[in-house]
Amino acid sequence: MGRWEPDSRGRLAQAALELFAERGFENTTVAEIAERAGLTERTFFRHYADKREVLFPTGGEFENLIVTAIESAPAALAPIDAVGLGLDAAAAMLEQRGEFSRRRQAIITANAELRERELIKLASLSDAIADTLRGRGVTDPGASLTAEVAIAVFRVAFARWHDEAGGEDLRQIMRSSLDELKAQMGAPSSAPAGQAGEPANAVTQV
Amino acid sequence: MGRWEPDSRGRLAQAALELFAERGFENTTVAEIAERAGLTERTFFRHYADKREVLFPTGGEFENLIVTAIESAPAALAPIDAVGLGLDAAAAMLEQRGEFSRRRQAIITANAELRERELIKLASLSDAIADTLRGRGVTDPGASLTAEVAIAVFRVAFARWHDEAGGEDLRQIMRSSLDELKAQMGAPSSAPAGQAGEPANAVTQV
DNA sequence: CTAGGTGATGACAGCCACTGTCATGGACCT
DNA sequence: AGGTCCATGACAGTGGCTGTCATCACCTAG
Repeated sequence: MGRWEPDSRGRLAQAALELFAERGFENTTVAEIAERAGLTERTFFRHYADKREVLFPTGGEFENLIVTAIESAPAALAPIDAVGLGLDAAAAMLEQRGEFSRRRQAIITANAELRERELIKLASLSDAIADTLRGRGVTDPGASLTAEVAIAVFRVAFARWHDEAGGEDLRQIMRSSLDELKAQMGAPSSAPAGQAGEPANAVTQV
Repeated sequence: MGRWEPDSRGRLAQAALELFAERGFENTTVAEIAERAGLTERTFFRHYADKREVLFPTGGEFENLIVTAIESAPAALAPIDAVGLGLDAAAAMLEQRGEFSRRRQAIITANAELRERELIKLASLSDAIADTLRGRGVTDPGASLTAEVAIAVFRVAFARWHDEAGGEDLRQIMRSSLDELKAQMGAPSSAPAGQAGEPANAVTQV
C-alpha cells in the first residue's frame, strides 16, 4: 500500500458530488470536500483548476467519442447528417450512465455558476466538431454553423430527456429534434419525426 | 449639486472599461476601478452583482430590440425568417456602436471568465426569443431550436465581423450565414449569399 | 423653521476561492 | 546505503464578495 490512500482525484470527485447533492454547490466549501476525501484544500486545487471543474470530466472522453463518430461517417453524407451520427454516439454514452447523468445535471441546472461552466464546455465541443467538419472538407462558415446547430439540438434534446424522467429514448429525441429543425428551416424532413430514418443505426456500423 | 458626483454607475463602467483595456481584466482589482471612479469597492458591488457584470449592460435593451422586431414581423413569415428580422435589428444596433462594440468584444474574448458570462447572456437571449416564438404560435421543440439557431448565426457572424475589422456589413454577414445554414440543412437558399433577398429591409418597415 | 424619514455612500470586519512556497517522507532506482 | 522523485501537508497571502452599521445631504410634514 502506498503512503496515501489511492485515487485521491476520484475520492475528491465522489465527495464533491455527495456534498453538492446534500446541501447544494454554494453551501459546500472546498475545505469540506477535501476533508470528506481525507485530503487538504490545497490538494483539491492540485487536481482541479477550480471548484466547478470537479463536475466536468477531463480528458475529453465525451468529445473524442463524438468527434470519432463524425470522422468515421461515410464521406458522402451531408455535414448535418454526419453530425447526426455524432449525436447518436453522445446519446448512447449518456444513456448508459443514465442515473449518474441525471443526478449530475440536477446539480448543474440548480446553479448559475455551473451552468456557465457547462456552456463553455459545450462551446469548446462545438469548436471541436467544427474542426472535424473542416477535416471532412466543409468550408466556413458552414462548418461552424453546422457545429453550433449540433450543440443546439443536443442542448434542447438533453434538457427534454432530463425533464421527463424515464421517458423517451434520448437518441429518438435528438433525431426527431433534428428532423423538426430541418422542417423548420424549410427542408423536407428526412424521416417522420419520432422514428429515425436510414441513418438511424449507422453508428453501429462504424 | 448633490452630495456626490452624479452617475456613479456610469463612472464605474467607464473606469472599468479603461482599466480592463489598459492592463487586462484579471490584472485589475475592483478596488482600483472604484478608486478611479472616486468611490469605494463596496459601492461597486452595490451597482454590479460581480466584477464581470460591469461589461454587460442591464435592462435588456438589446434583448428588447430583438424581441420587438420578431414580435412585429408579419405573421405569415416562417419562424426562421421572423428571427432573421430580429438579427437585422441586432446588427443595426451593434454597427451603430461599432467602435465600442469592437473594444468591448476584444476585452471579453481575451478572458475565459468573461466568455462564460457572455455565453450565459446569450442563452438567456435564446430563451427570450423562444418565448417570443411561442407567442407567435410556434410549438416546442421548434421554438427552442429556432431560437438556438438564431444565437448560433449571431455568434458566428459577429465573430467574423469582429475579426475582419472594417470589413463587410454585419447584417450582410448574418444574412449570408443564415442562407448558408439553410443550404447546409438541405433547403434551397432563399436568396443568393452575400446579398439579402426580400426580407432585407423589412426591419425598417416596422 | 424644525424634526424626522430616506437613500446613496463609507468604513470595517469577515468568509471563502484560489495561489505561491517550502517542508515532509514513503517509493523507487542505482 | 544513498539519492531522487513526487504527491501531499502546512502556512501565509491576495482578492472577490457580503453583512452590518454609521453618516449626512436631501426631502417632506407639521
